[in-house]
Amino acid sequence: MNALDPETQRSELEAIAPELLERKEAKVSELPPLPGAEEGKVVLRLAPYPSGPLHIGNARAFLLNDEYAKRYRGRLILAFDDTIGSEAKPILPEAYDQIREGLDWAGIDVHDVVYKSDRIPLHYEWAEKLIATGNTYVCECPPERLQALRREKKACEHRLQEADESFAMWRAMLDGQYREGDAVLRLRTDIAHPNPAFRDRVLFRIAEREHPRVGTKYRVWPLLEFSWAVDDHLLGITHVIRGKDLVIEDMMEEAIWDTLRIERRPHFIHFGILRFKDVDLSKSQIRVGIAEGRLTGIDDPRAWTLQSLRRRGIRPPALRSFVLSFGLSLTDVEVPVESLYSENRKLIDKDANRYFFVPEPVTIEIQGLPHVGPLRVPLHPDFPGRGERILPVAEKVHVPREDYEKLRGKEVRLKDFCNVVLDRRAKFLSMENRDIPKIQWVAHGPNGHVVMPGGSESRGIAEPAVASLKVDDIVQFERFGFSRIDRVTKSEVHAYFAHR
RNA sequence: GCUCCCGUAGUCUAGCCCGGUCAAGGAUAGAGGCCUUUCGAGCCUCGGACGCGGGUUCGAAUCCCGCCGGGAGCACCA
Repeated sequence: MNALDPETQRSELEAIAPELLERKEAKVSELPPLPGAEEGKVVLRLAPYPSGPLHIGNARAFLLNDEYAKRYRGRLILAFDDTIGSEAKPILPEAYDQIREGLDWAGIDVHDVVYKSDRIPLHYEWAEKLIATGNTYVCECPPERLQALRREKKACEHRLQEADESFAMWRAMLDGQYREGDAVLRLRTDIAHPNPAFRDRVLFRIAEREHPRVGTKYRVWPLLEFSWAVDDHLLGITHVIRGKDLVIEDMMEEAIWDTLRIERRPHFIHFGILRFKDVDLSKSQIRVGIAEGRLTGIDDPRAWTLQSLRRRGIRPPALRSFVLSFGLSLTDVEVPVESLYSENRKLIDKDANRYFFVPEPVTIEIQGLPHVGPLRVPLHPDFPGRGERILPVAEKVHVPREDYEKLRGKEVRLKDFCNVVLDRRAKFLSMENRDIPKIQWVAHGPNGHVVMPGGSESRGIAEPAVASLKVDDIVQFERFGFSRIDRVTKSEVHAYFAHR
């Protein structure tokens, strides 16, 4: 059969068992092709602003870009979008490395790294080309006046400037004759444009703040639209895949290219807004939370950074298939994180060995327990060949408080051990496996601390075998959930909870 | 308010461009069953959707119009 070519195999199979074919075709749907994309010639970019580490909400942007770069064997440029920013969103020097660390973990192939803050002279050069076209002007209106006039579709007196006058004022901006806020360079688009956001947008402004990489070398900084109009062209970007909150930036880039008569332009592709149920995402909140001590660090599970996902034992491919499953849809989506967990569960279930962890232990004493030696239990019920762990037995054992309270007085089975009537003094019933509620238990073992997604810590006792686990091991604490081992000594184990 | 975008089951998504093969596929969540010394995994079964109203057409989830609903943008942030 295998000697036949695939076509023949297929038609043979179709005749014998057509239902097998149908199943094969029901695989995951692929992302749509990129318009005008040629194998080997696609150049994409990632443009993070270094105000903090990447979090799960940023994942759509970098995973889509990476996925397409891989698919077309193209190049992906990491371009730190580190223009001066705003006072509300300062650049964090350590964020550069945190972002790279996150991308690295997520399996993003970065082919080149550039910094916007290194390219300011280029932007000046192109600004002057743009000024020479006569389609810009230096505006001295204070921000409130600028906005008010924009709302009323009215031009200010600066709009009448000739190119050489603009040029002189632009030099004055660069030379420090204007203070922060006193002058901006604006593009003359259409002061009555139906979209108020598009009326003579600002291209450059003055910021006297110090930049973490280039200090006070520059005082005139480009805004995102202008810097990208220049850099998308210069870097030879073929496709810009960005969120739909940035659509107006497309229009601005187009307008700048039009006036500059630039022909080589990328395609713009957008995706909808991604939100998570019951999860608040904000880089600045992460920063504030850490500063105020409410979060333990950038990998605090409440921060939802890539670092925090790593620490919990979320695997990068799970994140990828989860995020890519939303495709390129323009629809705004709000998804439960459970979908991510289910994706991760598929990946880790077969690897995660099983152990007992008893949170909030209650001690019970088994009355009438016959003599039994230590129990040998498989590390994984589906793979008996993988090995066994040894569970010491005693008359006094610990069980989870929650189960104790719920099942007190009832017949329960201490899993892999024996059946009792659950109470402080528990009556031994039998050894045989019966179909009654089963709970985990522990005679003695290391203290366990499991950091939960909400930031709290679940404390209890783990079985002895847990003390010989290694950092980064992902285990399933039976009936408790999957967790990643974070730190372990003979007497203590610290873990991070992944999900059930 | 203005500009743009979106509307398939609880949630996410395929299909929509090029109308019939869609009595709408998949995933996840849910219900039930089997298996299993976990409330995990696996296997099987079930319920569940084309926002509304018109129009075009032999035929519309797919095309057209209107309405309704949701979102984003309207920064000298990115």
